[in-house]
Amino acid sequence: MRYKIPRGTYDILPQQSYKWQKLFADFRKLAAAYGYAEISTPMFEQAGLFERSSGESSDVVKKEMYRFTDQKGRVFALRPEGTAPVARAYVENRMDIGAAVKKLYYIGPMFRYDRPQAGRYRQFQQYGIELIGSDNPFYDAEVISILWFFLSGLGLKNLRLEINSVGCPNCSQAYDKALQEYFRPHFSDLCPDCQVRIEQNPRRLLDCKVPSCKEIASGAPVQLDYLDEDCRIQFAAVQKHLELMEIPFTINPRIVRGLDYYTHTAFEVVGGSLGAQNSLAGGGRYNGLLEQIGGKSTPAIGFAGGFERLLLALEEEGISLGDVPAPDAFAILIGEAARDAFTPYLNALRLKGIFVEFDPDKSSFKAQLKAADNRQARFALIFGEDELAANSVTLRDLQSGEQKNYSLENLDLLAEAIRG
RNA sequence: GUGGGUGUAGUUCAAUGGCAGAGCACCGGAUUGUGGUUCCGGGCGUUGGGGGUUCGAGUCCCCUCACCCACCCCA
Repeated sequence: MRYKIPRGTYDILPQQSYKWQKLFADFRKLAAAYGYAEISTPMFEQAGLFERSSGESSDVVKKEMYRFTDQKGRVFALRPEGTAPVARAYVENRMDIGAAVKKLYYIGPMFRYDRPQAGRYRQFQQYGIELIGSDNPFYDAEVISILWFFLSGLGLKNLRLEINSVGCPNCSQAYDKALQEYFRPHFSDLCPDCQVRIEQNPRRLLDCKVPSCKEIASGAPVQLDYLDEDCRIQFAAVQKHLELMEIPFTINPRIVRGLDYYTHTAFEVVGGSLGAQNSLAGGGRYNGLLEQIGGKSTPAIGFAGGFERLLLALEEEGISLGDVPAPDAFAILIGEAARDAFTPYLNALRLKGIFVEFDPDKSSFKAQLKAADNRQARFALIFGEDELAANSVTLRDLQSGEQKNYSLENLDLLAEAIRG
């Protein structure tokens, strides 16, 4: 019986892992510069947390959650998204005490039982930001800007930021009503899904891909026209701040985030040529969420992005994240006596932070030199009978072919030469 | 969950129902202390898995698994 990796998952092999490390590091660095600190929550939570926060009718809860029961019958779920756990941690750890605003970021795997496709996996890595404790539109723009600068900073050109406001519960109620009034006369022309949506979640009608529905929806009232005074002011302020930051955006009134907890600002960054799964990241304001899960009413905003799609987009645009690091030097040790004698120096160099490779499985000079070339080492460190007798080592530059002897008395000189 | 496509060596791909092959990569060697080029040598791989038809299946049929594309949805 050979075991196989679960569907929709993947191994990150050594040839790839440095790319992930690079992306993680870039994101952490940027987040830190904006004053955000990392938070890490469990990969599973009480299933109810997600059911309540995302909404019972959301696809995530209806069909995509990995639910399981533990030995005592408690019902848990592998986290399908990162915001609800962070909100839970905020409430549970009384993070509302002290500084008014908490700036948090996370990196970690999420899980959704969905049919895999390019850019869509059952376990996928997300990066995300959550800012809890303020509804100042300045922060909406700040959070969006972190996402924007992260992605554009990697060199991506083919990016589009789309923003919208879904308003507060007040204006979305008015809007839903307007939508229902608009669509009801067209009822018989709508697809079966939309006929249900019209009562349950009229805003989803705007998202329908069925051509006939699309055509009807094209004339539907626009949410932005139904914003109340406060929401309008808020949305205008977000735009102003984005303009001050010189971040290009377009207003897309059709952005309807999939999870129920969003209010006011909603946004999405889409990548150019990714095929159907082209959403690189999405987020928005969720002023109602914390209260919904048992905390005080607290405004918050955040986003989440997927690393897999980011990697796809980078590849698509031909952007390299660098190469697997090559050894600084490759030790070529000829004969057992030389090999034994050089072992302490091998360690000493490594402890100085120099990347020195050695292959004990190869014995002949030629094979070892070939290996050094193969690994693209900059230098070969040759140590055989002659060097053993002279208590020195031969440093060979593998590009120029130049060779020079270095005494083993003073390893610093050698180290310096290798470092260049 | 629905529809379609594809699965052969590490990889990219061949093989009218008739002996499973090639390029690249990889390993070894070309008188034993000088690599990259060149030359020589090295491949029985559960043809994704299981069943069926057939004298004979990588090839035809069924099931299954995985990936890809689209839908749904989203990261």
